[in-house]
Amino acid sequence: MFKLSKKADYGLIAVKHLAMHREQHACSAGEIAEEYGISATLMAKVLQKLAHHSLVAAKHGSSGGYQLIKDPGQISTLDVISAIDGPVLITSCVTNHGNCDATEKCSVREPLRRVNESILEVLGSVTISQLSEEPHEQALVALRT
Amino acid sequence: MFKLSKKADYGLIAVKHLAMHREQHACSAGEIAEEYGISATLMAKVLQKLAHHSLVAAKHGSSGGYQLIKDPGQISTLDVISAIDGPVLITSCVTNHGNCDATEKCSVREPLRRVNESILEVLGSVTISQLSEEPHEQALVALRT
DNA sequence: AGTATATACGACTGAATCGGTCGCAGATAG
DNA sequence: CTATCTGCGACCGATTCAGTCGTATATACT
Repeated sequence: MFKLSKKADYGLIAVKHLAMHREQHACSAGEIAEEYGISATLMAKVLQKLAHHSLVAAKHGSSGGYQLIKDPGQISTLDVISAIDGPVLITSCVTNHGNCDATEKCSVREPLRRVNESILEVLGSVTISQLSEEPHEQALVALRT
Repeated sequence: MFKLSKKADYGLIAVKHLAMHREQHACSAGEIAEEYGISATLMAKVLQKLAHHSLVAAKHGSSGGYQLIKDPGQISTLDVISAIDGPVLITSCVTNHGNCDATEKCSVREPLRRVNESILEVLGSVTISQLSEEPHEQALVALRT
């Protein structure tokens, strides 16, 4: 397949929620989870990963929760996705050491890597603050032949 | 994660191989598989899917094999990938009926759908014949703010 | 101090998916 | 009529994923 995981999905939801409630109180994982009908423990896990990658700050204790560290305009969807799911690699052979590299006939790798970079560029260009904007009818990218 | 499956990978390899040997004899699944060190039965399975989506033509019997139907410049990587792995959907909630749609608070769907379309555009713009070209140092897409 | 409420972290489980194999049927060239 | 090839579906093992649970720890409020 080619879809992002549910956890990354939840991560985007959480970050967007935090962006909307920025500068207010810190939002707890349970608070966010309840609003979107997601398990509280699972949401906590997702937020922990985001905190571990310094996207959000965790505040312990009563009336604690999570808060955005960076500006919503400075956080890209790629940041969130890669924080939760790890690096985005379209080519599956990067992890297989020596297998694909051994067969040098496989000339499909390099062009795919370029496609991968294009996708990274798309994901990296969409910020969290843009997730709240009005949907433009135009496409997000223009293809360069 | 966010990578394409090995089968889609093999599919791209196979289509590229067929593109290079176009107008020659039909290539059997075993022939292609052996060249790249892939299981013959698995490659056959991949090619069957491609044939089912009218990307390649299957020729039965002795000295049979597969041949490209369309021009390599008319086949996009998206065609191959979606033929094997199904439609490319970045949002996992499209398949979950009623779950995400019920909670209308989830305002992250629509922007993600636009990102998805951008990715589709990237994949759809890269043709099989372009897989053989020289790697350009420039990116494949220009971001439009 | 003590309690309620949060996060932090890791182990665990059940389900789904994926990569890959096998066997058999049908078509075709020689 | 036989060898070779596709077509198809069932099948299996491994991996990954979504989600849960238990426990430790930090903080606010009383």
